[in-house]
Amino acid sequence: MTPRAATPNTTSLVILGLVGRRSESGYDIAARAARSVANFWPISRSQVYSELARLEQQGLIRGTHVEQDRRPDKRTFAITAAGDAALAAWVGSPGSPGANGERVRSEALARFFFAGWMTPEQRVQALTEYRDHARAHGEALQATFDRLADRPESHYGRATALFGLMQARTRVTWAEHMLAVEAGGAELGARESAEPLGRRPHY
Amino acid sequence: MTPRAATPNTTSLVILGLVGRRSESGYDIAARAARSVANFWPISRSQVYSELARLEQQGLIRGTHVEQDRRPDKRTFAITAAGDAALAAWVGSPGSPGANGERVRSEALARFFFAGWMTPEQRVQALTEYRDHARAHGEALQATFDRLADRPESHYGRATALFGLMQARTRVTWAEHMLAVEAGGAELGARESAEPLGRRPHY
DNA sequence: GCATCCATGTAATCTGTTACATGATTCC
DNA sequence: GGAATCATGTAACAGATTACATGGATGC
Repeated sequence: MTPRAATPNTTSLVILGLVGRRSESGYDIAARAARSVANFWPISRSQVYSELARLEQQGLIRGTHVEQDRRPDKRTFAITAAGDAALAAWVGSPGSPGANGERVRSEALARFFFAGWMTPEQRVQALTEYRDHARAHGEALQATFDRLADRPESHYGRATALFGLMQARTRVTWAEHMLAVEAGGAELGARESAEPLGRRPHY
Repeated sequence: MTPRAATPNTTSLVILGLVGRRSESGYDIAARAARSVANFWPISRSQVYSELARLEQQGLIRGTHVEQDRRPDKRTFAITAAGDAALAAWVGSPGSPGANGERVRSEALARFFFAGWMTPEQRVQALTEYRDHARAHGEALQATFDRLADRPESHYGRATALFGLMQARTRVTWAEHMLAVEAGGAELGARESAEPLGRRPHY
């Protein structure tokens, strides 16, 4: 009897994948998750610890106590053969229902949906802040993307960074378009106004 | 002493906003949420009921029993003056920390991050499914966007639909670019390849 | 006769965040 | 001396999903 997968949870599998890429401590995995998958699958530090414990108990990873001096001791985790199989099964699994949908939570958009309650100045402020935030985020991802250029082993990580980068650019474009609409210089969604949409970005 | 807001919750405020737009039953609000805000702030039906109860108890909305024959009775909710003030305060509030960040959860992207565990065929399949899903989603939003063209009162709802539409197009573009990369016809992020990025969409 | 829509809610469970607790070391 | 980094974990709670339960009306 195989050790019962108990409805595999995506967060758990992502952590399994990170361990599969490199054997590290919970602390390091959490830090790496924040630098990489956080853009499409955020994981809090405390959850890393609990999921690591669960994965170990399922036999998908194995922890080793590592003594250090001048630093606190730590436990590093390595993927097992069973873990590797479970990971490959998940990664290569055919489209399970809902697997292609993104679940987005954007407070800024939610608020903007009700922008009829805002004053015109508040709208401009909200859009400007949103655009600046998206721009900063895009620039951070651009840096990541560039940094990974000469690391072929991070090819797919780089591909997901490109994804985030493109999305961030789209957000900037949308916010700028909305600012133009607010200013009376464009019509919603119209493509004939000055560079409203489809602006050619360079990555 | 005002009835203590107890750290306003975004889901709650979104529901308050929906009630503010139109007085409806919990059932109808859930349905409307699924058609409108679900793209950037999904809310499950059962949560609508519990949040409505909470909002009523806070005095931000007021419920009225409505008898119907040939249909089960229902309770419709209307926003109160206090609710309107709370809504305006939230909607027009200056950028609270983290208010501009989106929290995205995409299982497809998470999986693709580990695409090194896939076979080339699996990669193509995953990307194709993802692209088709994004395309269908974009088309649905395009329909919404078009439908709202002559409803000035839904201007900002239409603006958020445009947002979703642009994002969906970007996802399609990314997936197609990745397919080209997989096929060996393009380099990751290169803009000189045949229409990889920055393709001019028409809304 | 069966599925679907209308309509409301509860219960169980899971997921996820934040705060708390501890303690050495290193850098400024 | 004080802040930050390394390192692990627990506990409390908030947020959210799914399944369960009920029942009439309508449409095929």
